[in-house]
Amino acid sequence: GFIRNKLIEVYGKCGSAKDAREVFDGTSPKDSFSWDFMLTAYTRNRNVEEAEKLFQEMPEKNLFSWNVMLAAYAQSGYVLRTMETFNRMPQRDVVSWNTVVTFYARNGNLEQARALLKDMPERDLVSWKAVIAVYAQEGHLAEVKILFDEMPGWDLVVWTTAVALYARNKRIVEAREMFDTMPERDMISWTSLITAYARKGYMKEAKDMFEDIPERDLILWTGMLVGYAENRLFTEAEEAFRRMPERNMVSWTAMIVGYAEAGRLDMAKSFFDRMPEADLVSWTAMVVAYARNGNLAESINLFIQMPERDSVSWTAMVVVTAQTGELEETKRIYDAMPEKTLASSTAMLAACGCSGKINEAEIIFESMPVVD
RNA sequence: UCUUGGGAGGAG
Repeated sequence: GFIRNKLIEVYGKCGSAKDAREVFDGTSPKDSFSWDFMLTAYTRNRNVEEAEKLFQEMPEKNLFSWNVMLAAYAQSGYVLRTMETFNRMPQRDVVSWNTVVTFYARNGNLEQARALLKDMPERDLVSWKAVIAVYAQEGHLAEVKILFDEMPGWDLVVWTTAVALYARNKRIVEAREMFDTMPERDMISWTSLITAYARKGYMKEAKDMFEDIPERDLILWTGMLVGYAENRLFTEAEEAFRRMPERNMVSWTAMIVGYAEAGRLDMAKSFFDRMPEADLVSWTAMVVAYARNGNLAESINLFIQMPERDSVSWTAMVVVTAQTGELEETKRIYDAMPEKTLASSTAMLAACGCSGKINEAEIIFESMPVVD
């Protein structure tokens, strides 16, 4: 009972849905915790298809399970299933509403998200922060300012978002001033500003703060590494990679992407080959690396070889083939997708348009889900 | 019950 559930939970967290499933299958009787742990094990490992299967088999679905499934669809960018699930839920709470308003912000526009924010029957500070975060990540300074003024109160999270937003807009003096005047700071606020500096090319500022900070965790190290790599400072990136106390998938993949974007496919491949184990993200990075460096055949080859595919890898494949003008290939992949995302449909639409296939473009357009 | 929100890796 309790112990077996704990095991499912632990395996799920450690990234092994398979092990969790083994324990789950051997658990009898299963209570609602067993089912929920198994469900989150799948969603945390980005396995939406298996999560969906499990969800359908669940003898009783509580609000928590519905919310988990809703979040899984929303994070995968599945418009239809997200809306359908939200509409079918027997009850909704503030978490369900927040999941949906975040989804709107990511896939619609600011006006829609703001309208929903005002009409939602339940809202809390998270709702505001969720919408703000999406726009801050995209760097929309003017729009976020409106929301900053409208929201009921500021806390550490909002301050941190604001600081990062200014830094991403290269307003580094203001960002630093805000950072210095904010009422409290934690590890995330430090990392947020440092990585924003680094990624905008202010490596001197980033490095100085990095040296000043009392403790450095894996995320901060990786942030610096990404900054170096994005600014093509590979000597420094490699040095950070060696010096960091530990490395995870993110560190390895950051090196792969950094080299690939600089056109150094051989270096990217060598990091991929040396990874202790590759995950979905690193596989996708490598698939895209080949395509963007002119080797579509090998890209498709890897795509077929990869142990699993999710909505991002499918979308990536549609986009890269569309960009190389391989319309037939693009269409094959697009048709094979388990569920279309807005990004994949947009790419497919553009590909048809560019090749003068107006009728086909129209069919795709009509089939595209509308977020409203 | 780390289901939604601020810091690091894949498409957009």
